[in-house]
Amino acid sequence: MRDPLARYPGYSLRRAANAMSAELAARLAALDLRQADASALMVIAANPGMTASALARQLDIQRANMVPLLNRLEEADLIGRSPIDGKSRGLELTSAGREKCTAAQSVIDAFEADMIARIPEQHRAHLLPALDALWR
Amino acid sequence: MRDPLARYPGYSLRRAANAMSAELAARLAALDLRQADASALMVIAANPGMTASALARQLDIQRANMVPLLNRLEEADLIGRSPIDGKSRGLELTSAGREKCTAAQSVIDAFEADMIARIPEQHRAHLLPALDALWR
DNA sequence: CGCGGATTGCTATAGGCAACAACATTCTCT
DNA sequence: AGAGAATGTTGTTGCCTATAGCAATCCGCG
Repeated sequence: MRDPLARYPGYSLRRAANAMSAELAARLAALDLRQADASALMVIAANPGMTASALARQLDIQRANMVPLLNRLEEADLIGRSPIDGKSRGLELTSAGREKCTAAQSVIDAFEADMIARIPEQHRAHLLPALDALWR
Repeated sequence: MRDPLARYPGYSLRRAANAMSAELAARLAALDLRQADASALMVIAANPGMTASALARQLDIQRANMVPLLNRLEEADLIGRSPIDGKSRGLELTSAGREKCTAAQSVIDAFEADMIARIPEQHRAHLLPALDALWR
């Protein structure tokens, strides 16, 4: 079978991202978390009191799409929202949220380590800077 | 704003793939093609007569999800299907499909070139092998 | 001080993509 | 011939994202 797509870095990028995403999603499912949930928890943990809008900007998610995400996290008692002014509310982790977040950290750290281990050593150091150049 | 996600290659991989995917999708939209369509056209062009199942395996798409994709391509008169035996049908490009495919090739080649140009030169050669190690 | 524009949070709706289960038909191999 | 595999298809579900629009609130400039 001829594979005309093999030589395209863009195609490999998509395939690699899909494969890694699927694996991480599977690992996070054990914690009842989606990837977006875990990212949100970690960013909130590092920036307590931030607004939903700021979180959306940070994660490059549309404001509209934060709503179900945050509702889900609040529903699960992982985050709380307290009024900053009339319209904004600050986000913070509950204690359950902090526990869940450290658990997620462990899962993600293990995942990242496994992922990096799969890359031939001479290429490893180049991956992050190359990827960052594509979107930062 | 502290960004605890910055140090994770896996996160960068996801973000980079999303960014590149969005850009390619936008460029292909000018041809009325989705990414999956373009991939399918290129693989069929390189392997005329292949079956839908073989294409699904090649692209790592579930058999079931090939149906709407191929129907769309056939609807647009880009591919044809001719019976191989009682149950299998071989896929081939129509002449419009061949034109569309070469047009897609141009778009993708330009896209890949632009993408690679954004990567600092000392990292470029390492990207493809590193990515391939993650999914091949 | 007040007003206009920007920001915030939210609803509703849609599309792209992929996963899964199930099914009938047909092929292939022993 | 019969068992098991492959093929094409349907229907359903889930996740993620995008867009448009709305009401409430905030803020800076005149």
